[in-house]
Amino acid sequence: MHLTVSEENYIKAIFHLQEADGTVSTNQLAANIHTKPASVTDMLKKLTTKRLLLYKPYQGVRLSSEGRKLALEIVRKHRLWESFLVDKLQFGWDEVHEVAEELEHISSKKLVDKLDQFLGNPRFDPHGDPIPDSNGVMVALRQVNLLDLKPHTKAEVCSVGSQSPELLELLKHKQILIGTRLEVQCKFEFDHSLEIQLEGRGNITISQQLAQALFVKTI
Amino acid sequence: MHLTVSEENYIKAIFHLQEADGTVSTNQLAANIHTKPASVTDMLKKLTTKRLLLYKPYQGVRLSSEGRKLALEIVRKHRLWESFLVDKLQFGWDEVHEVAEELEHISSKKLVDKLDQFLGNPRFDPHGDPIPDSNGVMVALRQVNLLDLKPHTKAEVCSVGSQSPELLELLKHKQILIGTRLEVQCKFEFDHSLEIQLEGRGNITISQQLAQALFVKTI
DNA sequence: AAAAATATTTAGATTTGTCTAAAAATATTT
DNA sequence: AAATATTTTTAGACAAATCTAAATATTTTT
Repeated sequence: MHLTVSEENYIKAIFHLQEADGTVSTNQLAANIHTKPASVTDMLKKLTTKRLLLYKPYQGVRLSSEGRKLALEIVRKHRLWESFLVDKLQFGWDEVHEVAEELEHISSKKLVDKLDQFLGNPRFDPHGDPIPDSNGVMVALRQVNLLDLKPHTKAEVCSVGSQSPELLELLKHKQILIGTRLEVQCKFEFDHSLEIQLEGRGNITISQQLAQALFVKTI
Repeated sequence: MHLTVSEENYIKAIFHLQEADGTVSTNQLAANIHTKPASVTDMLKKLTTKRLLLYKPYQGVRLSSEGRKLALEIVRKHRLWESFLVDKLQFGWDEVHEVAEELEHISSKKLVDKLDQFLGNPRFDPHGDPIPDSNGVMVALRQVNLLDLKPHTKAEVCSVGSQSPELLELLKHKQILIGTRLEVQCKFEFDHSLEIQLEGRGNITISQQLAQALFVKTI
């Protein structure tokens, strides 16, 4: 089954959006892919005839098992290339996303598996996200949003919710990186801000917006 | 200047075809790119308005200096990726061409330069072809076609004229690889075949067609 | 130098992925 | 539950890259 770059981008977007609710709306997809709802409808019809989607007009869409398999292949490639860029080519973990968006569409299966081996079969990419293996099996990400972390639990930052330059600028300023250890001290109802303790440093305040963009795993 | 994959393929094909005569015909291009002459004409007009070509209807086409610069960037990427595949991922030198045809269209300039550095700034790819540097400077290939090699001159195979499976099968059978050393013993006018001595092995006969596909450098 | 052969371009159609504008379905509010 | 708002789909258009068939240039042959 050969897919165009466009088709692959739809499959990947549906995969990521359906994580949450299981079914994805036309408008959600259009916003995510930076295209118009009318274009989305056309593509959904096409991918449905290719048996990659389960789609009822007006009822939203999910991936078929075949579609999910292809999505996992794309995610695998994306995360392996990100690992390559950071570990081998010395890119910063905050500058690899765009390049990996291009590299993930290279089709050679052999290339992906050799790359995996060359990198030492990593299980997580530089952002802390799990990498599916060559059979499409991906370990569950046992990471939790910082907003949901119980107070007085030690945890470690393991991924960020977006790659926006604004977010990365703020993290740099606060010196928060993947691996930074912290503990929530208290939460404020008024603005949903958190006071957290950074290991080895003092207490700082984190806004709701920032906490929402940070994922941690307990240690 | 952003080019589509299709446009890049035309630029690259013209670059390779014009090596010889300096000007490329519509039919030559159509055959090379596996497309029809009418499609070529359309694309030539488009690339001409982008100032990448010097093109007079019915008179053939050449690259402008801007076009040549872009061609060298594509060739650089192609050959660096081939080097990566062979040197780092343990691909055979005979199985990298197709994958590199895809990788050469990845646009990040930073990626290319980091890859170059990671590979140790190689000057030649696994087929013995020179790799342009980041300024688009490529050393002249001082290699000669085996047909033109003077008898009783020691030389070393450094590249092949095509990647066709048929050619590669024959080379495998005769155990001729990049780096194989040889010396022409005599040439036969009748069928233009050659008798050559393989270093450390005996004499073998090479057909005109095979000799034409082999490039060597004297040692 | 005419005729024939070949090469190239033009004209018009097709596919893919997108768009805008309008129609239809669904959801929300009063 | 009717009216209103929102979401989604349909209808028709467009640009890119290709094709076939026909027309036009150029080259080669006689």
